[in-house]
Formats: sequence, C-alpha cells, structure tokens
Amino acid sequence: MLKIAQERSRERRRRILLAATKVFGEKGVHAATLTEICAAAGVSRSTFYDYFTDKTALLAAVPRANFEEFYAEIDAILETIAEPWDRLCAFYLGTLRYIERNPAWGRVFFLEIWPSVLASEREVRDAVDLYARRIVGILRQGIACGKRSRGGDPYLLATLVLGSMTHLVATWLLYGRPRDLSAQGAKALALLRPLVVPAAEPPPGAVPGRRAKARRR
Amino acid sequence: MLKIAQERSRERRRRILLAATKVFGEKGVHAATLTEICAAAGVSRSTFYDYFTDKTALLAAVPRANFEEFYAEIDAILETIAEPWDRLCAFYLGTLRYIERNPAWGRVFFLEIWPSVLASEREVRDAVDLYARRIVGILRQGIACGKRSRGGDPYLLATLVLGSMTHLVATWLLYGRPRDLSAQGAKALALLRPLVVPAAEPPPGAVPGRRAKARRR
Amino acid sequence: MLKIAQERSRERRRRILLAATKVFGEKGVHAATLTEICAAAGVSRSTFYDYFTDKTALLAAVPRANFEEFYAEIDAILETIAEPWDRLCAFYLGTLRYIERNPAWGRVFFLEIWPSVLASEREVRDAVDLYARRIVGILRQGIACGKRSRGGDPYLLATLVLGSMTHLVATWLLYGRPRDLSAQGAKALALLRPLVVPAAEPPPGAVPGRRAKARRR
Amino acid sequence: MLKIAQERSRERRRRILLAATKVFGEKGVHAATLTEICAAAGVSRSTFYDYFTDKTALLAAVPRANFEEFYAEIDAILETIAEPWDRLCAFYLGTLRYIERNPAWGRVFFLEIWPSVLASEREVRDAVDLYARRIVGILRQGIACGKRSRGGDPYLLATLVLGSMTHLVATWLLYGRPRDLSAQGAKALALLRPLVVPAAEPPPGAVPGRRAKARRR
DNA sequence: TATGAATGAGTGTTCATTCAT
DNA sequence: TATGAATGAACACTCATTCAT
Repeated sequence: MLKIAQERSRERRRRILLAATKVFGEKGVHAATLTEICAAAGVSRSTFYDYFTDKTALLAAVPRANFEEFYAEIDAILETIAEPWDRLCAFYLGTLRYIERNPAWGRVFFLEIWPSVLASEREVRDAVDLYARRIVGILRQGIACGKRSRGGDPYLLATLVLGSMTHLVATWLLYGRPRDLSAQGAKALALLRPLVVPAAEPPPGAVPGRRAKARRR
Repeated sequence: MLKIAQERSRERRRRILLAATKVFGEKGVHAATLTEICAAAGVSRSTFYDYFTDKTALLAAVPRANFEEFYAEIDAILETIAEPWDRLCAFYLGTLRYIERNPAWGRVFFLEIWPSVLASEREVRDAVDLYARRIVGILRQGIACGKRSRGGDPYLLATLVLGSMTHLVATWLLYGRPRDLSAQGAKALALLRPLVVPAAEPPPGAVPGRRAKARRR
Repeated sequence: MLKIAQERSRERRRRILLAATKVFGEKGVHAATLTEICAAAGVSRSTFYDYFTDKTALLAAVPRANFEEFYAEIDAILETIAEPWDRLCAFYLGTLRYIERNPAWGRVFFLEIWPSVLASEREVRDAVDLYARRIVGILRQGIACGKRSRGGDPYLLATLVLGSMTHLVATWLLYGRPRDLSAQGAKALALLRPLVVPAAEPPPGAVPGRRAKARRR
Repeated sequence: MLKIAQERSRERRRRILLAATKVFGEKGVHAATLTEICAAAGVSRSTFYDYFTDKTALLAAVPRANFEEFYAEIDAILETIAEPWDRLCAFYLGTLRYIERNPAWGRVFFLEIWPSVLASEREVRDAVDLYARRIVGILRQGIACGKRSRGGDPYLLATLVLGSMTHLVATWLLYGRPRDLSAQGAKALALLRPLVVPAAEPPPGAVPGRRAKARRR
C-alpha cells in the first residue's frame, strides 16, 4: 500500500523532471514557466511544490537526473575498454549519441546551462565540473601511460576536446540538426588524435570511432 | 549648441549600451531587467525608450556595437598580415585580448548569446554567423594556398578553433579568470597548428602567438 | 465540496462583471482601469486574469452578460403579445425599465458602447447589431401584417424608434435622471404611433401606447 | 512684425485644433495621444503647451471651434428663413451636410462627445446644451405660432428630432457611410413632419428637404 | 496527498507633462 | 517663441508561490 504510493510519487517526480528537460530545452531555462512545465507533466502547479522546493531546485535536479542516466550508460561501456584513447572516443561519442537520442537535454545542457551564468548555481556547477573532470581524467591516464606525450597539459587537451564537442552540439542544435552528429564527432576525433596519442604509434588506418566500436564488440 | 545636445544624446546611448552589456553579463540576458539596466546607466526607465524602441532592440544593439568596435580594431591589424595562419592567430588572440579588456562583453557573447537559444533572434544570429564565417574564411584561405592540407574541411577545423576559444573564454569567466586568457589561447593555437598548416613546413621553433606579434611590429 | 467552489467561482465572475459595468459607466470604458474595476470587485488584479483573458475580453463580456439578462426578461413578456405595435412598446419600454433598475448598464451601453468607436470590436458590435435587428424585425412584422403602412421603410422607422430611445436615455443619465424614464418613453411612443400603425385601425384598449393615442384624439 | 507673429500663432493654434479633430475622430478621444496630434499638426509636443494648458483644454476647445464654424454657416442661412418648420429642416439638414463635409468632426461629436461621459466636462457640456437648445427653440417657435399643435411638448419633439439625427449619423459613420447622409435625413424629416406641424395645414406635396432648399434660393 | 483559487511583487511599455536651452 | 530631452506615474499583464480545503 505504502509502497504503491511511493512508487507513484517517484513516477510523478520523474515526469516533472522529464517535462522540465523538454520545456527548458524548447523555451530556454528563463523563458520556461512552471505553468508550462506542470502542464506538460500533467501535474497541478501546486503539486509541483510537493516534489521540489523551488524552481531553482528543479533547475538543479534536471542536470543531476540526466547525468545519472548518462553515466549509468557510459560506465557500462567504459568498463570494457582499457586503452585511454579508446576510452576518450567512447566518452566523446557516447555523449553525442546520448544527445542525438535526447536533443532536449542537449539543448538544456550545452546551450543553456554549461556556458552560462546559470552554471554559477552551486549544484549545477558541480555537475558541469564533474563532467569536465572525467574527460581530464581520461586524458591524464593517456599521458601517464604514453611513452611520449605531445600535448602534455591535460587541461589544454581537454579544452580542445570539450570545446569541439560543445561547438559541434551547439551548431547541430541551432542549425536544425542537418547531419549526423556523432559522425561529425568521429571526424573531429580523427583530427584530434595525433595531438593526444604519441605520433610514433601509427593508427592502422582506422577512424577512431570505428575502432572504439570494434573493440566494444 | 545643437551639437552639444547631440553629443550628450550619443553619450547617453553609449551609457545604456555599456550598462546593458554589464547587466546582461552579470544576470544573464533573460534575467536582466530594464529597471536594472537603466539604473546602472543612470537613466530613467522611460528615457530608455527615447534611445531604443524595445528591449529586443537593445539586445540586438549590444552585439552590434561590440562587434563594430572589435572589428575596427582587428581589421586594422589584419591589413598588415598576409599569411593565413598568422591571420588566424591574430584573429583568435585579438578576440581573447578584446575580452580580457572587456570581460562583460565576453560574458554576454560567449556565455549568453552564442551557444543559446537567443541566437534565434534574427539580428543576433547574423552577428554570430558573421563572426564564425570570418574564421572559416581565413581557414579556407589557408587551405587554398597550402601545398598540402591536412584537415581539408574548413568547417571541421573551425569547430576546433572556435570550440577551443569558447571553452577557454567560458572557463576563464566562470572560474574567476585565474590566469592570462590570451596566453592560454596561444598555447591552444600551438597545439592546433599542425592540424592547420602543412606538416612539412616546420615552424622554426616559434610559438604562433609570438610570431603574430612579431609580424605586427 | 467541489460545487461550493464552483459556486464561489461563478459568484466572483459575476462580481467582476458587475464592478466592470459600474466603473465603465462612471469613467467611460477607456478611462476605466483594471485596478479600479478589481478594487470595486474586491478582487486582486491578478485574480482577474483567472476569470478573463483580457481587458478586451471583459469589455466584450459586459454587454453579453447584460443582454442575456435583459433578453431573458423581455422574451418572457413578448411571448404573451401578438400585436406588432404592442410588441414594439413592450420592447421599448422594457428596455427603459431595465435601465431604470440598472442605470450603470444604461450608461455603458447607451453612452459608451453604442454610439462609439468601441462598437468596432467585433463581439461588441454583434451585440449592438442584434439589438437593433430585433427592433427592425418587430417593425417589419407590423408592416407585413398592416393593411396600410405609412413609413414603409422599417429602417427609417427604426431610426426614429432607436434614436428617440437613446436620446431619452442619454439625457436621463446625463441630467441626473430628473424624471421617470419609462414614462417619458411612453410619451415618445405615443407620438410615434401614427407613423408606425395605420391611422385607420383603432386600438381597442389600454397599453401605454394606446392610452397616449387615445388622448391625442 | 508683432502682427505677423500673432498671425502665425493663431495659424498654429488652428492647425492643432484641426489635427485634434482628425485624430480624436480616428482613434477616439481617449486613445488619441498628444504625440499623434502634435505630429499631425506639425508641432513639437512641448510647443503644444504654449497654446493649450492641457489635454482637457484641447478637448474642450475642439467642439467650441467646430461649432463656431458651423453656427456661422447655418446662421447665415437661417436669417433668410421665417417658417419654423423650414428653419428646423435647414438646421437639421445643415448639420448633416456639415458632417458630410467634415466626418472627422461628426465622429468626435456624435460618437465620442455627445452621448458620453465626456459630456460631463463643463465646457464640453455647454456646447452640447447650446446645440440642443437651438433645436428646442425652433420647435418652440413652431408651437407658439401654430394654430393647433400636436406634440405640444417641445422637449419631446426634440427627442425625436435629435434622436433620429444622432442615430442617422452614428450608423452612417459606423457602417462605412453607405449612402447619402442628408438624403436619409430628408426622409426622416418627412416622416416627422406631421408630428411637428399641425395636420390641417397640408404640405402641397413637397419633400421637406426640397422645400427648405427651394426657399433658400 | 493533491489542488483550485488567490495574490504580491515585478515586468515592459506608454504618455502627459516639465524644463533647460 | 520654440523644442529636444527627460521623467513620474500609471497601465495591462505575468508568474512563482501560498493556502484553505
């Protein structure tokens, strides 16, 4: 009995979160109104306050929820990959694929939250930081195990990696998603590869995206 | 007599624009209120409407004004540089230096406007597009005149160039400007160089930032 | 429980409508502010928007509501009257009596809405037209069934009928309601009678119109 | 020198008055803004205050000015007519003809000012009263000199006369001026004639409008 | 638990009016 | 005399939030 109630409660929360992601993405975080979000979630505006203390709280919960989902996905994959470069590719392309399936979230995170004053909100910022640190972490692994490293500074490399990713996503979203986002990502990675992995180790002709894929199977 | 009045009028417009840039940067474009902007400009809210038709008009005017200033600056420099790669460095670093002197504008453009749904506003979008096209144009020049080109696709290269730049600016702004922005930019350019200029042509040890500087003298 | 809430809701709507009629009449439709109307209705300005989408919507609703009430009243009476002239008298005097009991509405309709550019508002205009058409309809009946008709053109007759009515109401309202409005109306009808009904056909009884006619001989 | 200045001053005042009549008629008295009126008059908004103390003062001046013009016209005609009924016709049709040539004024007076709360403004009201009294005066003359009078009460007759006139003008203005206003007026007068002039004195077949015209020549 | 009803604070915008020049 | 510049007060309207039920 109680369990059923709890279940429904959890379900409602999820629906609000989903609706928020959608509406935030469509209208922008600031232009989105609670009225619209609640309508999209099929919940009365006052009920909303039983699940979140605030509009701010909702804003903070949206990244948390989406990242949880994404990390669950990507971590399952990363477990099976050892090579740092391949791990990087998996993470990079995994992000892009997640966004392809979930463009509303892409909009919220890459257009609205990330590079934005919103990121000053403590909780939101933490989510952003964590994501960035994961990339830096992978790059650091690569540098550590590489015989010779070119970039050296993992932060500088991360700048290129994250920058290209956000740019790709932003244009993809803003220009009506003209072509395959993750395919573009693979090309960008191919370009970046020599900067990240020691030049001496020649890739046997494969596009990184494919290699990553191949390994996973 | 009339001239003085006109002068003061122009001055007031400028003050509103400046205040808008500041407040947009601080609060975000949507959260910024006319009340706050006008207060910052030392102008009554009704006076505002003698200078701009709308809040939207103001939003459109802010990028226009700042880009005019930036382009005036950078074009004077670019006139003296022929080599595509050096032109790219000048443009890239010029942008970062402009932002170092004018962080409020950096906030507005790189955190608020660029990767944002705001860019749907016709006029604002045009400004963004023009900026991006200028980078692509320089890259295309380089590809055209280069003996061998690596990246080939100027859009893909632009993704790396623009992406790294926005990322650099965003982190600089969001993390309290810990270190020299344009110095970071120079490092990023050094990393990117082999992707843009034919590998055969070896730079005799120089960091691109310096070379560009050197030429300008 | 729900019913009570609905009841109260309906009641509030009515109170706003009543207050609007009053304030529109006192200040004129354009000078009337929502602030004042809401204050008169004992409702907060934002609550207003739970009941009407707009000030325009309110403006349209005021005539609709009042006409509904008036028509309900007058139609009950008209059902019992067959003779066109008597029907005309009933309609004419019924209007005046309604206004005597409800002068605020008289003000709004006869001083503000009717002869006014406001009548361009689609919905408002429709209400005005309907009212006028009812008079014309009655006159047409009279012409159709009369042996001899004097005026012939029902629109011309309606001009006299409606014109005298509005004039009566307007002066009554503007000059502090010095005397019995419907008594004045009866006198005007008596004057108009020979223009409307064939002179040869003598009325066998005592409706005000009839008495007036009797006196005239 | 001074005279020239005075001349120009007077001219300016006139232009403002003209513009006000036009704009009041087009937008309605309340929706009309000083900005628009001044623009139409080719005068700066601050200059306006050299000619009128207030917007209210302007509102009061508009009827005064237009009535002065109208009275000058109509009095020249009335001087040549002795018969009360013909005088009435001349006045009635003269008004309609003035409006045909000057619909903006018709709008202001018959749709905006007359039957409206605006008429509470002292000065405006006086103008309205004067006009009505002139009609009553003519009717009184007719009653005085007539052997037998039908209506008896000049106010009641005036109700029909003025009422029909305003109604005619209002519909003419509101329904896009479908047909000749003064021709309609002549028909209405023909209908009203037996109520005003003793029935024994038969008009030798003439439409009142024509007779009035004929006499004037 | 859930919600319909209600609201205060604040938004962008307009406009009659004033004042220094 | 004439005006460009400036403003206070008010407007219609929105929205996150609260509370009685």
